[in-house]
Amino acid sequence: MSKELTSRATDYSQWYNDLVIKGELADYSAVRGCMVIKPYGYALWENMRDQLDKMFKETGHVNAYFPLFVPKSLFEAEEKNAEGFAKECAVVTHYRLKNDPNNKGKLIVDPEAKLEEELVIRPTSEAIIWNTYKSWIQSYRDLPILVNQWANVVRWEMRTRLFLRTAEFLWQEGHTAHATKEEAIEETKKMLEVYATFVEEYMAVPVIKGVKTANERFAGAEDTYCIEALMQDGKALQAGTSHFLGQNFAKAFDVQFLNKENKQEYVWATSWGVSTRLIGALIMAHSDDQGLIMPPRIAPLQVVIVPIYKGEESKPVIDEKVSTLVKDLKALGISVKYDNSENARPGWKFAEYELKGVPVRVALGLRDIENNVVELARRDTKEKSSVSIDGLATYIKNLLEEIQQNIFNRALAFRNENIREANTWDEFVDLLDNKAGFVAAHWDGNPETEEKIKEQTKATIRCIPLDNKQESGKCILTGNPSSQRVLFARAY
RNA sequence: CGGGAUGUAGCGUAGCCCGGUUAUCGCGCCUGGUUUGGGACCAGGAGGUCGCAAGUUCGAAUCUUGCCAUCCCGACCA
Repeated sequence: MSKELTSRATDYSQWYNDLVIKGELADYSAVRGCMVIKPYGYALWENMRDQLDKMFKETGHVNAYFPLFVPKSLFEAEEKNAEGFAKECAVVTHYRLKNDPNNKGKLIVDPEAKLEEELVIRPTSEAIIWNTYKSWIQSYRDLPILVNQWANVVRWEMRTRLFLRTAEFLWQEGHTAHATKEEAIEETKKMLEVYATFVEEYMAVPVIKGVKTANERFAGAEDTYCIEALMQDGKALQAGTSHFLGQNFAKAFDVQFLNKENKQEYVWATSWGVSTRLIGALIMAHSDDQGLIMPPRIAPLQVVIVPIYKGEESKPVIDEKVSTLVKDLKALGISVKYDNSENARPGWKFAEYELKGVPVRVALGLRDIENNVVELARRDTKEKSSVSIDGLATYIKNLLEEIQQNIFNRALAFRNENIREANTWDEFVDLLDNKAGFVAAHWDGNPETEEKIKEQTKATIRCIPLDNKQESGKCILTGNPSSQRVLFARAY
């Protein structure tokens, strides 16, 4: 029919695009590399955002908002950070358009309106924020500063993909300032935990917590902690990062404070972020050839009710039964939609809500009402069952939790099955080519070795897992001694 | 940004090689009616700058050039 999906086996990338577009999460826009997030997709983002925001606030953070524009002189202050992002910055050079004298009805950039100093559209906000923090911080009593902002950023990527890599994306970025190194590191790790908890418990996507190697580190960071997830095609996806920035930004922006001993010290910093990319992770971790599968806890819609009408006289009977159910579900905090639109028949609706990944579908007609039951279909397993109307709302509430657990367990089993150890180079290459997933292998700790492995296999070190088991071995490429395995994978 | 492919109505397409009436078909959309337990049926109807811009030609969806967009593969990246 009209919404035929490409199967994962046929073309994984096309399948992903089909889900995003036909599932009405987002669409391409008139702007290169930028997407329109549609209401269904935005509702998902709102649920994710609201939960994260709550978790940030529970850990003592507050929200603020900083400008979209960063004066070039500020942007270049922290050299490594500026260098890291320089190649993908959009830059504002003028502030006015005027009528084109040679082409009626068209506009041109007014050459008279050139800015004294170019404005970089933020690819990340460390620069503008640390420039601001300078005026906020004088004493140790002003610390810590625990600020988060929800914002859009722009990174002029060469090759974009819906949600996974768009030129403009939505995210949150936390920027904290601390009096001591220990406190900053603790904050970095704490936020990594918040991300891991959110992604696993709400998005039902299992993650590996780890630390990045120097090559993969955020530009300007001393250490980058990350959570890595595994997609169904065996590729890894970085789902969130938390950076310990040391005193790099404090020094670049001269942010010092007077400590208890009346001595000037540079402030210690962290930054951490997750973006709309998480939606890409969600899609690729759970969905199937019939469409999206939304984890109940953040699903834009948790329950859909489809009436099976038989003749005009059945409508008021069914509608009345449903209105009670809707009220019961809402009382339990469950989002529900009664789709009694008459322009689509039940079969069409079933397929549509499966495509959109609504966790639970309730169908009922006169036949069911006579028997005091409904037909309940769960999206994760596609199982259908007949369930009593008595206590149905509570039953569904429990079922939603069961679905949440089930899709997490399923993704966890898949992830665990796809972490394999390689002890030789041939084994390593064979696993990457034929099995995908993570490969745990010894590495000598040398960035050049890492680079060579990347050149030869396209696999990168996703992370060195936290609490990694220490075992001596030999680097798969060089044979040099190694004290632990690291996780390699091909990644998005 | 380099290599490859594609672009015809909201979606999927035929026509293009070999230029020539009113651009094909299906889905969707609108109106009316009958329907409704896995993507309904009948009747009538609307919808097109053939990606955009030049060029060749009496005439361009069709030939030429440039540009744009999307997808795949690379490089880069969250």
